[in-house]
Amino acid sequence: MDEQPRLMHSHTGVGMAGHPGLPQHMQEGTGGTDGDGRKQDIGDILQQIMTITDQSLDEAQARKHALNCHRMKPALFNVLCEIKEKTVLSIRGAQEEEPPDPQLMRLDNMLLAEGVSGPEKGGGSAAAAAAAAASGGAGADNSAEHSDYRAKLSQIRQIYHTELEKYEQACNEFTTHVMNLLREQSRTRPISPKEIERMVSIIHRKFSSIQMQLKQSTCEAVMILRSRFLDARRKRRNFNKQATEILNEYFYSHLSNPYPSEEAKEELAKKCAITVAQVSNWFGNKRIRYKKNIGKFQEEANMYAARTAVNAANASSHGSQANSPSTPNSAGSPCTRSMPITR
DNA sequence: TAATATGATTTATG
DNA sequence: CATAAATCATATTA
Repeated sequence: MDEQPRLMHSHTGVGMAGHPGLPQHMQEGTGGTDGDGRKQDIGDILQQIMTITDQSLDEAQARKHALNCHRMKPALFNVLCEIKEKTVLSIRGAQEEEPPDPQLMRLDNMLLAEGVSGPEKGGGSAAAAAAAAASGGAGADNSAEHSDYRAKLSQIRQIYHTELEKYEQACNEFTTHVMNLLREQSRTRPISPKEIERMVSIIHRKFSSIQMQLKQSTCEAVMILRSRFLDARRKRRNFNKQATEILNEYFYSHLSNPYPSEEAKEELAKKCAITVAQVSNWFGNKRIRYKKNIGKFQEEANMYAARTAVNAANASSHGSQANSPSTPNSAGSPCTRSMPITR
């Protein structure tokens, strides 16, 4: 930039022989060397660096080649390997042996059980079927709720699988890369196959820890989904009329002892298309609520009493006392079935 | 929309 | 563990 003027100056200065010295000095001291020279230096350095790099690379390559071709090389290499083998073994003794991580196993099991990591469609439907069974088999109306659950589950599964695949692929890529590198290096420095193996296992461990994180988060997601599903399941659905009638029938015809045996519960459950647990719930609720307010249930009690009475009369045209249900008005105390009631 | 009914869950008890 | 009792959360009704 400002070299040009100075050069011009210098030219003029040189040309003017009558004034030597000052301009000349200025030119050399400041102008020329300062600008031109520095640039030159940088250029030189750069050049040097470049050439050095090139040279060293070439040199290294050459040396490597020379080394590989050296007649002493195999022997030397063997010695190195031997030494290394010993040291490595001593090191190796300390660590090693990885037990299968129980945490990971747990995650795997859960994912498998949840149908996330299992077979594609089979797992999902199996899980759905299990869920349906768990929900009490209260009818076909809960399939709508399940579809939501299933959709989200399959979404999770898809994400999980793609991520897993991605990790797997990255792991394989990286492993092969490292192995190639090591194989290449093993020509100039002693690297035993065991070492490579160890390296690979280290890589795998690293990647599996990442996978574990994925599994963890997937499990979390499934748990959340599941809890929400359970919450949804908690949405109460009244039993159908028939079921309540059957239950009430039993209740009021056993009012003196409204505690169905396990067998009776099973039968009731079957008849009402609900679970035994639901039958238990129902009786638990019924008992406490009946006891709490007998008056409120009076009407109902009479109704069922009448009905069962009619049934009994119809069934057995026996002349003697039909076993009419116990009276509601004496619910707390144990009243015999033979106790006749009217109304 | 408040009140009530009702199935499920939680807590307490023997 | 079965049940009682209290409580929750929703469904149904008025």
